[in-house]
Amino acid sequence: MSDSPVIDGLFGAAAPASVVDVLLPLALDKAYSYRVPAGLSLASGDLVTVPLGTRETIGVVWDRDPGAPAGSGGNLKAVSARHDWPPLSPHLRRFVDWIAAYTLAPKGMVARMAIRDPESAGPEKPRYGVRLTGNHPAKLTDARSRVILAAQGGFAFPKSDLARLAGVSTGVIDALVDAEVMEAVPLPPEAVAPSPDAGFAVTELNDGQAAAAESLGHAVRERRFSVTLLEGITGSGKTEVYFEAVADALRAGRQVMILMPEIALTAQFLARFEKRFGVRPAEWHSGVASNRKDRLWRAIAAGEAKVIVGARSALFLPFAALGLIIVDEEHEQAYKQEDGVHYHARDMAVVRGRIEGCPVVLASATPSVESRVNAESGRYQHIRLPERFGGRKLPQLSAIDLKAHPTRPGSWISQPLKEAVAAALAAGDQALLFLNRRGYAPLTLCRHCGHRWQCPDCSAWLVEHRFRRSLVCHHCGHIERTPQRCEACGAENSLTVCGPGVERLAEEAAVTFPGVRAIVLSSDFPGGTERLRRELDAVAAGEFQLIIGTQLVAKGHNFPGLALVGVIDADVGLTSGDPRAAERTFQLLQQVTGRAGRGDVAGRGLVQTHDPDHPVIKAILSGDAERFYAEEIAMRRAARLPPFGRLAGIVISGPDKAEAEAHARALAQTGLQLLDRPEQAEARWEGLSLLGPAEAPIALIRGRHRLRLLARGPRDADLQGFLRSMLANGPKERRGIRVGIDIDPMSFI
DNA sequence: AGCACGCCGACT
DNA sequence: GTCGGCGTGCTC
Repeated sequence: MSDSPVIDGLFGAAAPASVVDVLLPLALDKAYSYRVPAGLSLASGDLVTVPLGTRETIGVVWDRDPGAPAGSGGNLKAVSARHDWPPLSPHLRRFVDWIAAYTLAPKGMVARMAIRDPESAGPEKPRYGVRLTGNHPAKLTDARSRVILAAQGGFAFPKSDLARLAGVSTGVIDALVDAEVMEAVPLPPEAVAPSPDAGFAVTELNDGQAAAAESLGHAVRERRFSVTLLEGITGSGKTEVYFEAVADALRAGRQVMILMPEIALTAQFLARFEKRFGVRPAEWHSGVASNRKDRLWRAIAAGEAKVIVGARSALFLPFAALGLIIVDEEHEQAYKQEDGVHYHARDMAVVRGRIEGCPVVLASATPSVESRVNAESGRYQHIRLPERFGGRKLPQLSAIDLKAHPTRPGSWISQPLKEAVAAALAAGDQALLFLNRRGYAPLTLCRHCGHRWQCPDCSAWLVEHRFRRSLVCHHCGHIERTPQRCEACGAENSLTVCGPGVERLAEEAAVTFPGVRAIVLSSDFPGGTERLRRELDAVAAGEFQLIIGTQLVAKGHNFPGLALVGVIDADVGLTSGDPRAAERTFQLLQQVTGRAGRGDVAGRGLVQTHDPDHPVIKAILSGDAERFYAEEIAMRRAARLPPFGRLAGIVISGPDKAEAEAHARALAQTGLQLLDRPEQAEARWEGLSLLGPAEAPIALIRGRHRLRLLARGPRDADLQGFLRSMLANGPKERRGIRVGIDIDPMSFI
């Protein structure tokens, strides 16, 4: 099944020997040329092993650049072998080329994400089953006859299945095999991914949903590229709607890719999928065993695995007949990949859809500003689901002005909120107190000398975690025991804290609402994700009356019995200096207040703030998302920020802060030199400017200092050229410093 | 990404 | 004298 002609005839039709370009999954930007040995037939996309230096490496036969001269002659090394794996489709190869060009990443590094190494794949271990031979046993016990009865029909059964079916242990079957009543026979390999059934349990949709589903279904049946922003408030049934589009793709025999921001907490989603389609979808994320990934990868390439639910990395799977791409919670920042190849999975999903010629659905209750702009300009279709599914009512929201209702020092729950929570609890309802701050307190200091505890590895303040008896850096994860004495003045037991975290809030709640079963939910929940999932189920089952949580509670999980949501400090995050602060805060508060309400009873939301007139707070309270988007878009347009103005960034990262800063400064010099030289300030660089390290604050991500240089200019192409030139002319990376480009530099942290 | 090469400090 | 630390650069 050759999708492009074998590249031969370069040395005349008589020469059977030919040359192929092979892209290696290394930090190389172009494919290397190899000789094809006699007797080997190669086509573009084939996985091959080639010699490289002293070793052998896997690679992919890539398309030859039409302009490039034929290899360097007869002294090329030869391809060692071709693997009997599905070749990468022309679509996937174009996708890799496109991403490499767009992100300025070496082509080989992008290819690395799209291939699996057949060499390291474990051998397909044959499965054995057992089957009746027709011989009769010498001794027929009760257990034995149950096995023989269960195994009737001449079929082969996996041993454990048959044992369960007959209600015996596998020992009985082993004995029957020994007695030659049964025999071991090879079984066909187990289906990697069972096929979902489009008609398994069709959901009743309301009129709005049915119209939306029909529109998406039409796009799927047309088999053309399109992008649709599916916007619907929490509980409006977005998932049910796009499930119908999934069903349409299945009926057309096509495959579906569903991207999720975090795969850890999607158990609920998988269960809903199973209810609708009869089986669980195949999952693709870092937690899937490598051996299973190998089999699944081939099943996807063969078009056998129909629906894949995955994290970012699922973008690069080798679909044979992709008919639909869904990006769920498209506004989530987790879609942004920030190490290795930098890319934004939502945007790359749109690119993949264009290349594959299939529709893309971006779903969210609180879309990103970019997607909203694209929808308004007509680039994307826009479908809205205004109603809550099943008649669920919107929560009633109101502000508590902290200037009018101040709290006592060391207290964070205002009088009106106290009363509302007490009333909810008295009525037997659940209440949630939301505060997006992990730990006990955001700032720790000495009450004698005022010394503040700071992370030794970065500039962030250390956060006290009282449950863990330690001070933690929320940027790099640095952790130390809570000290007994001040490290500056030596005073004993002089530590004091400033401001609230969820742990401290829980302390206040325990005093304010005595005897109430309360739980603190944040990402540092002790016991890991497994235990967290169990606790979330316990919360949903009503085992806790009061939930105190960080943004973790805003995402994914539903709390069906929640009557009241209290936002402790709506102003957190609005002052962070991140240009996306307003958008992030809006999305977070919208999601968390949307959790209030159960059944047909409207929930209540109380929002504590010092600034009830802030546009974001007002938009949240009025439920008027339109106003938020209109104002934010107008602001971005005026400030020429993305998606209106062009920004691009170079990310400098490394273990050492000073080193990273020095490197950024040196790079900035290179850039400014380019701009300052008058002979270069011609067409190519016109209008471009570089914002130095001072304007791109340093951030720390998992122990790596990260710093951005931002460039601003009118056109993408100019910015890309500018960055490319900076990367080429700039100082060489050293001492663990890495330099990459940022494809979404709106977000500093 | 490996792997060789090469340049400096420390040791049998 | 050489062993081995890692920084640099190349691999069709």
